[in-house]
Amino acid sequence: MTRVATTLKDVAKLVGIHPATVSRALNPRTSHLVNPATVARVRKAAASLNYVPNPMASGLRTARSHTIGVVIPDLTNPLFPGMVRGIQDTLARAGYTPLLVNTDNDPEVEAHVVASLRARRVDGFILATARRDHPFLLELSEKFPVVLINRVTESGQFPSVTTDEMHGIRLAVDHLVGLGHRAIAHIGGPAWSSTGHERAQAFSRAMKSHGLSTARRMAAVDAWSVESARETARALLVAQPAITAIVAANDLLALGAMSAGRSLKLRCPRALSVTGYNDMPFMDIVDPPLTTVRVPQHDIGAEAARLLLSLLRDDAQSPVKHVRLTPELIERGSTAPPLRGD
Amino acid sequence: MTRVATTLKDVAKLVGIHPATVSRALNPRTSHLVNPATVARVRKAAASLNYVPNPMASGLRTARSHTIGVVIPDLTNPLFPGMVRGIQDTLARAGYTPLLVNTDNDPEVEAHVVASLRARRVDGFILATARRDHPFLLELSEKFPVVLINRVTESGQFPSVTTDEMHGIRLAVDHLVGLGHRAIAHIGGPAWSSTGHERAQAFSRAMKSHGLSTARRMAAVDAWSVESARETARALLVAQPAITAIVAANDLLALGAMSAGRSLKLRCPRALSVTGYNDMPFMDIVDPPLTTVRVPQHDIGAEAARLLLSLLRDDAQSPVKHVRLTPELIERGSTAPPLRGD
DNA sequence: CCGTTTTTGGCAATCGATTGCAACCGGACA
DNA sequence: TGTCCGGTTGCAATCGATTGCCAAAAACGG
Repeated sequence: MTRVATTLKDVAKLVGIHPATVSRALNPRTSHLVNPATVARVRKAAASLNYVPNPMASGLRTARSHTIGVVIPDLTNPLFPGMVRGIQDTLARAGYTPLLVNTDNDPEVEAHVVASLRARRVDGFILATARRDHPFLLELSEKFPVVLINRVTESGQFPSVTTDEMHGIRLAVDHLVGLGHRAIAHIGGPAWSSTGHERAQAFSRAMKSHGLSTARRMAAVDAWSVESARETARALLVAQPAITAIVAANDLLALGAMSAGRSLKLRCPRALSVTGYNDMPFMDIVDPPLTTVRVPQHDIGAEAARLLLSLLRDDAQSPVKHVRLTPELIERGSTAPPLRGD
Repeated sequence: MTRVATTLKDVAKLVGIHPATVSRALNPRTSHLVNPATVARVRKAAASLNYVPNPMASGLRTARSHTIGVVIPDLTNPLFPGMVRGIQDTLARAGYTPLLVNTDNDPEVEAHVVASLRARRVDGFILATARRDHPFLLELSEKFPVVLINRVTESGQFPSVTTDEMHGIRLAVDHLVGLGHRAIAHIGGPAWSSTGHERAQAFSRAMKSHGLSTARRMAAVDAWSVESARETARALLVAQPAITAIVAANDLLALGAMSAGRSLKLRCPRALSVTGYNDMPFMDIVDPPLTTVRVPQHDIGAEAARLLLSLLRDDAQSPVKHVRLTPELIERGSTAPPLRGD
């Protein structure tokens, strides 16, 4: 425990030069200021001493922690680990480390964890917790580079990486219509969430383009949960027995809808077809395997990280960038032609 | 962008005292050295200025980053997010931040990410990647507090938090025997993993205690994956058609076993009962719902964090502590009495 | 061969908080 | 009245890396 780690000074002593020169030699951005031969000697000495720069020291001096706050609702929601991996992998390659926090979808918790990330002096934020109308996001984005993923705000004034909801929902509707369904319902996500909102809009447009009615066939849940969807779907199916198919705003809601159908003796897919959204892990082995819209989770995270890194690089306010990735339909067992043509 | 954040000096100026005194006043460990009245004034001033200490500065001085390296195989494996949440929640309350990395079960990647965590000057490690015989763990644990979760090493010389595998597997075996099964097989985990090893051992002991044979009824996979289990289980079922039940070493392997059974026209649970281990999310909605041994994921993480924090506190080498949590059996639809009594 | 430009590298200040040491204060005690 | 003491607070060094500024050295031009 005499000496914990070797420092710049140790390397300098070994090479016989000043620590400042070592610093310059080791930093790619400044190494052109020092004689290539010296750089080589420094590199060798640093390697031989196992020198690793102390990020707290450099961070103190440069006021950059090389750390990114990543705020997600809940890591145990299988939608997010893939995105987090995408973020981690991309940030790591650029020398940044993500600091991960959960909010449990509670705005108060969110305010708290964001504050603690600021206390940690993160250099930027990736947020998966945007609400359509977000309280402190504006203030945050004035002080830090911010990228939203998955969800966005109403105003669209922040850089974001999302999927093309319109396209995804259209794929699901087209698929069901192609199977012969006409009476198709939508179980929408919470109204405060952009994904819920946009998918509902996308649903009614897609239906309209097929000349189909959505009257009394659209409902929204309070929370992205199986239970919430079960109740909502049950009420809808009871009120509208003609419904033969449900487009759910995400996989959890689809599971809830299937469960509601089961409780009403509507077996899926014979009596009721259901589609999900996201294609979370294991959706291929539930009963029945879920037809769903797959979003490229890893890519969303990776794109978001790239976007944030570019914001970090050119401080210049380039125009706000929105990246939209394209989802694809995964056809499985939860959809089939309706029992009787309508 | 004139002034990024307020510092100790700002607070000191406002109160009219020396920064050192402010530091002492704000630090609970040293505030007894300062006049209570002064402490109060300092607190008020700090609050009014929104003062937040700079962790890089204090970290530089104290050589502690208040940061913990958390090394897991793969965040997208649903077993881990729960543990990570447990770790995060507990560490956060103590003012520590986890730095999360994945290894994809690759020892080389692990060496690399551990090195990068050391570069970040983490104060300790929580590792979910132990192999029975682990290369650099000893060296690491000499320099840092280390706690293992989920898996342990052969030698058992490192603090750890695990579940009682013996008990968990016994629950599964007892359950199947109680249903009337006699020809019970085991699909074991990879041999390099302590969980795989211990569960296999537990299985043969539990069977023995019932007076049942395990001869030619135990196999092990190469990797914790559905595919690997599918092949292994299929071979086993073909070679030993008398088998009526399978105890899998984890849920993924159980899913693989069920899939293998299906491909051999052995419907689960009528012709083949299967149990899993871990009770990952969604195991209640797969087809059929999986009977499995639930491990308290959040608690494992929380216990590990607590254990590490206590190691961080008393540097004194207290005896190596092993925490064992008790799993419970969750009975669902994948197990039933055998078709014909054996 | 001398004056000038360009390289190269040293010096020292700086980032913000912590902490050993010393100084100061008022009061107690002899 | 002088000494001592405990309680407070200030001073200054320190952690390790970065960087503006300047000086020495080298290269260059005429």
